[in-house]
Amino acid sequence: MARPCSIAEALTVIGEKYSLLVLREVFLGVRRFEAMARNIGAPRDILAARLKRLVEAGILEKVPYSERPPRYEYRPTKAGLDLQPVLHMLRQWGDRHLVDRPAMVVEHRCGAVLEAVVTCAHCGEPVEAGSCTARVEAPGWSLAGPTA
Amino acid sequence: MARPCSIAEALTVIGEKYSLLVLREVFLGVRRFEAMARNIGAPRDILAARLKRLVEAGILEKVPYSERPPRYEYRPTKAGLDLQPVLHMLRQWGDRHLVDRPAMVVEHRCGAVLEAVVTCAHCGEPVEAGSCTARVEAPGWSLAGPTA
DNA sequence: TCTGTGGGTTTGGAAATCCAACGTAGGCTG
DNA sequence: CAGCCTACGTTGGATTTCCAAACCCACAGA
Repeated sequence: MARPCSIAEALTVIGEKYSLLVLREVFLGVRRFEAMARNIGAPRDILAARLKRLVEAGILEKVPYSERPPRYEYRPTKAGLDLQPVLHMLRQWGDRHLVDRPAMVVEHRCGAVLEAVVTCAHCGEPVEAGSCTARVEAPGWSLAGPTA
Repeated sequence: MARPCSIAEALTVIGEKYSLLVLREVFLGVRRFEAMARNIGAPRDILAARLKRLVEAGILEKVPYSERPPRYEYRPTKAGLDLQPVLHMLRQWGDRHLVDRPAMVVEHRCGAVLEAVVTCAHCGEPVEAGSCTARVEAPGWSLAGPTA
């Protein structure tokens, strides 16, 4: 990892194939192995490996729902729930740029179809391209705007 | 792809190893092959493949900056810029849950260190865990809240 | 006893990734 | 002009990851 960066760190945990789809299923309420395997279409060994990794990383936790035979379901931890915004933005990007008609509609509790916008918690304004500056230790990378 | 879903679609385009790090570099203003290879630490052949894919997908575009020898830089298109929110949320998640001290600080133009929040464009409220409902064609998956 | 379900692990082959070395095309230094 | 450097890839071969199918175990119901 050349540039030290928490995006790179994050991707070592959730960047492997299917990891984010596991999270998608968990957020949709699907928390058991068989159902995930079906809905994701992932090979079972890979799914097992991803679940193990996500549990180790503290993103999911294994909660027993049957004693005998021992059966577990996977629930998001606080850290896991904090990944929902990432999936929201990713889904929205896919809806806008990749598919004709979204296969899934997300509705906010206000009643509207969710149009998610990233805003700055400090000033409340939308975070647009070119409105941020990154300091990498030493100064002065500006995050790309349209023609930068 | 079992469940039709634009998250899955999106991941076929930007889900491969290094793709999002390429985007990170592009947003930081690094747009040439050599510099990307250094900063990302990716094998050169893989980097070439990722750039090709991102250009084909309309996320980056190749712009010549030298005639002879022919040299190109990679710039984000509109679709590419629309991925910035995903990276913002991902970086922030990594900062919060993975690293001790962020290696990079992003400042919003309002002057504050960026604390990004996903909000609903319709009502302006933050989109919290459990505040959305997903309809998948047929009704009724509720997106996970803490104990759901 | 036989069949079915849930939750995996094992196995052998296909595909993707990694790394170092090479090629090419021009520029810079002396 | 020789010799070295930068930029941008491509190639070959070793390694890792992925995948589908089969297998395994524990139980439940008929």
